[in-house]
Amino acid sequence: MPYLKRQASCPEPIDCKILTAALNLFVKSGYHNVSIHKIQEEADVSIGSIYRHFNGKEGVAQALYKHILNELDELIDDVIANTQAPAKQIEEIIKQLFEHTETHPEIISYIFHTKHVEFLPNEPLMFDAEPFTRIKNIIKLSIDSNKASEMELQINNSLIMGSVTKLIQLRLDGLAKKPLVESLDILLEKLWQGLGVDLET
Amino acid sequence: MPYLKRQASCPEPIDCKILTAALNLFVKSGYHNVSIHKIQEEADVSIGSIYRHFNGKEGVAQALYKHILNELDELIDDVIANTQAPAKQIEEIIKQLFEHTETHPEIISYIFHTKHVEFLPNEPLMFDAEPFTRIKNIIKLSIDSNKASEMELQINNSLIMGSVTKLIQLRLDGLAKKPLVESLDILLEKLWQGLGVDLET
DNA sequence: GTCTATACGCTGATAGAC
DNA sequence: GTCTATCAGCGTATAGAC
Repeated sequence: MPYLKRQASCPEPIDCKILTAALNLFVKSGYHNVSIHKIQEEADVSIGSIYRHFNGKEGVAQALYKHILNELDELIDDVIANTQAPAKQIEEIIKQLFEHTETHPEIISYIFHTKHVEFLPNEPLMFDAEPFTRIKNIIKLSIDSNKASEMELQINNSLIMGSVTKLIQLRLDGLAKKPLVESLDILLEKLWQGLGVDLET
Repeated sequence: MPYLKRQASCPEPIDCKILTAALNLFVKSGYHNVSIHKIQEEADVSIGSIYRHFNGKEGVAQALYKHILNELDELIDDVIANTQAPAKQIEEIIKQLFEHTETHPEIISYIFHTKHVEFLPNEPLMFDAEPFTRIKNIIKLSIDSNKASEMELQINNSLIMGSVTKLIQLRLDGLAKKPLVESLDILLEKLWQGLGVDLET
């Protein structure tokens, strides 16, 4: 996740200024507590520009949302390209999410700590978005459960993503004192044990 | 959780009308997308009354919050009174939360699916609120880990409450097709296995 | 393309009658 | 205690100058 400044999806520098400012404000105060005027001030551009580029506040939030989901998607691409076993891929994804929680908390917060439905009612539910369905699939593969029911898959998914999400939120809220990476090994051990996955095979 | 209509904490019928209306609207549209006028309409009372009883919209949300946390607290009281082993207590709490997700989805949604910080900035973070710290303690007891580190406790807690929360959210969002109670046994089996708890002892 | 000033609607809040 | 009518402020969105 090369962050928002990356050239590819942020060709216009002014786009980045707006997105970055909005991201920080949204994460700090929540979407509804941030006015366009605030964004304008923080980004040091005019309101007119915000409308020209994103067609208003909701447009900014939407662009931000898609942008970040995209970066998450690319993170998964990278992991898949560099790791064979599905279980190892899951481990790597979790590790990178934990690392990003330290280095880019705003991005992680915007994804894992925000209720998008309340201001982006037309977007699909987040866990129906592509990166998360992909993760769900990898989990399915990693637990080699040919005959696992739909329900069991959902439980497995909830165990993994639920605990990961919860830890991330605790960390973002300051309730987890140490960087999550330090919890990684213990977490994985308990997860695989619960899911009956033997990593040595 | 005798729901909002209970006499004890809802002596005034008009209080209940307001709280119930507000709860439904908040859950459906999100706090910021609900105006006082909407609440007034839905509750079929005057704006003046809302101010008289709760001192405005935020007051309603706050009362609702405390009220529901209270009911959750009493649910825990009941479980503790009727169940000995901590691990069994946890199981019972989860079971009841799953059941309430079917019978009173709005209440569960308001607790598990809402970001209160964005409109109740003065309330403590939810997982610092009493019922959740109590649950955390029961989890600690159930896993008989005298020498478990703070970090390990946090991981255990995240595994249990994280997966439970995630399942509840999937259910509330309509992504889990079946009532969660049907998932209970499998979930518990995987949880205890992951946490190294032997229920037969 | 970028900016500023302005208009309009909505929301929270109050005052005052009953 | 309950209600209705009204106000003030803010937030979004636009129009038009540069």
